[in-house]
Amino acid sequence: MQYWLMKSEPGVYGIDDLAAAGVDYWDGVRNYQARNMMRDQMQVGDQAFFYHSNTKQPGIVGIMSIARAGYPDQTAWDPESEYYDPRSSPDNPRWYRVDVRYERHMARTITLAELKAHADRLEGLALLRKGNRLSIMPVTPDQWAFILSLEAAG
DNA sequence: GCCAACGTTGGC
DNA sequence: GCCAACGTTGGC
Repeated sequence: MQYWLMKSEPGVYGIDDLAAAGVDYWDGVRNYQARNMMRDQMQVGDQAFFYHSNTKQPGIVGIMSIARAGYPDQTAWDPESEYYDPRSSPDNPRWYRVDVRYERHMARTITLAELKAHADRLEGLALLRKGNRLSIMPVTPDQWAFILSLEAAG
């Protein structure tokens, strides 16, 4: 069982959208590090925090699970898609996606500010590294448990 | 809206 | 292969 944190802008796709869908694609990722994690490492049953980025109160808003391991992101082949990338093809896919299942909302948002306040306890968490722009990142079991304890403590 | 950080592109 | 220019991310 592995743990992850996945960012999305709520104005584009937020936790409520996933709650409504139940299971949905996590597509449009166009970053090689993030792609490699989806393609090579994520497994069905893994758990992930849903993080709202680029919003008034950035933070962790929910929990989802991986419902399908990495497979080619066909939005890259679709000229109509905003994620179109002519360098990707069905024969030689460049980008990957996973399917995620809604598990639950957090009882309250665990804000970035709160996570930063515990930076010593969350050492190594990519989210807290300066200038971090990675949209998908691993979370250690220890970090996962600690963040869940924050939810209960708040 | 600003800007720091950093990934990507493209000229050489 | 280097690196400057440029575009994007994302917090504030």
